[in-house]
Amino acid sequence: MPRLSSRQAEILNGLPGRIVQVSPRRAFREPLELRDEVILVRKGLLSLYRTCGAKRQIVALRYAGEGILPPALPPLFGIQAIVLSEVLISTIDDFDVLLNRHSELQEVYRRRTERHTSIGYEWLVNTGSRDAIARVAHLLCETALRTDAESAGEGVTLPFTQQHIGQITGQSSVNVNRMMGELESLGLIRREGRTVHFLDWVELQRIGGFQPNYLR
Amino acid sequence: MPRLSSRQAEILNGLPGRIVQVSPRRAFREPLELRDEVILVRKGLLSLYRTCGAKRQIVALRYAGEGILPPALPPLFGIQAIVLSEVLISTIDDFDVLLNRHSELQEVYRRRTERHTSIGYEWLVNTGSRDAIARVAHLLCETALRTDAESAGEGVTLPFTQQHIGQITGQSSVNVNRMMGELESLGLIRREGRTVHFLDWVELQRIGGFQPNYLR
DNA sequence: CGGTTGTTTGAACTGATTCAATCTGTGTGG
DNA sequence: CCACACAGATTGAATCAGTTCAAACAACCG
Repeated sequence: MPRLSSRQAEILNGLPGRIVQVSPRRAFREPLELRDEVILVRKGLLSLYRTCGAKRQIVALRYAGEGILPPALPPLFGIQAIVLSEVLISTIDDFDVLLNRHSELQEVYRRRTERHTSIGYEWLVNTGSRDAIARVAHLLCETALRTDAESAGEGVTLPFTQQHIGQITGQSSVNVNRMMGELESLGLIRREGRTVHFLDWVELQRIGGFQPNYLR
Repeated sequence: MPRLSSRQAEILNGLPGRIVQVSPRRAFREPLELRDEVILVRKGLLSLYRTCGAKRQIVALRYAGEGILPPALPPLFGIQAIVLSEVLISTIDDFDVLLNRHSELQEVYRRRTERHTSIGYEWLVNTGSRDAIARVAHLLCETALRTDAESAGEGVTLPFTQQHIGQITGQSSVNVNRMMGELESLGLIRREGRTVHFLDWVELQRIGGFQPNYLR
């Protein structure tokens, strides 16, 4: 999967800014908070969310190596860590300087953006067109590939609580629990705490309508 | 709403390419079709869709003045017109030339992209967190503003069939029909064929959880 | 006129929510 | 070390929102 090359990672590490620990307990940035900062995730996992009445919908995830650029206007989404994370906070100006100095980064940045919209479309298909078990299966597949490709055959420790999964896939945590149970009783996965072993990766993909090409 | 200034529109009209009529009857571009073209909508309305088994999910709309850039890899979405449309088809190279020549366009382009992701997030909230009537109400509000702001107080002729609305909001066309009927019997809208008159714009927004700021 | 596409309505069914209770593991302070 | 609090996982039962199927109806077009 499109990880950064070590060279590109090195360049990005040259970005001036401060390192901040982000706790999953509370929102890191509230919606509508004006902020002129570039956020790069170094470790962990951030969620972009929107609240809608009492409900919360997670609209995007940012894994280690990914980033969040500031919108021109105050963003409508908030940011909250899924797990304890470490981010680099820089300014849009410093980021632009880096982007202009290293033209290869522009290409990387462009493809990243494209990938994120592609994932966004996939999530829309998920919440809009698939039933509950497919949605959960799909997220499991996506998570396996986005965390660590090599572990896909083995087992993945989910960063999510079942409530997170509900907020991503648009259903109640209770139902997520039942769907996980059903996937297990179908023999597609085995669970040990929050770790998921994939017993039938092919069938799990089929159930979830998961076709990895959208991740590129 | 962010229409192009007449000057910017003029620049874009200078983009070399061919004009094509797009019929809503059949797909204009199938998913996975490799194509190295920039599409600018001159008249009408296009949908980007993904199919998922028998179902179709519309993941984005492109109104007149908006465009579709080619992804680096073959796109997973297809393109189909909602109504009879007219598009300008150009190449990514010609588009880049234009973008480099007129730096103001870059800013426009950037804001467009930002707006589209913002709308994508809102659609995720819609399909993931709102109930059926809210989803329909929300789409009505959005459509009123995206088609013609001035007509919002008056009435809007929807470009959509009820099936389209179902494919956008993730529900069956039968249920869309019932929700439209309910909105009407609640006295929020009045329908004449496909034209919708807004009798209580404020309450309609409230029902739909619609806050126009995401459209910028 | 017939064919096609879209809208409307009813009835039966089912998937998912909600509410509530229980259970488990983990961390904290006494 | 135990008691307690807390967050998350699990389960059951009742309810409800939305789907599906089927049929009728309306509008439009060649």
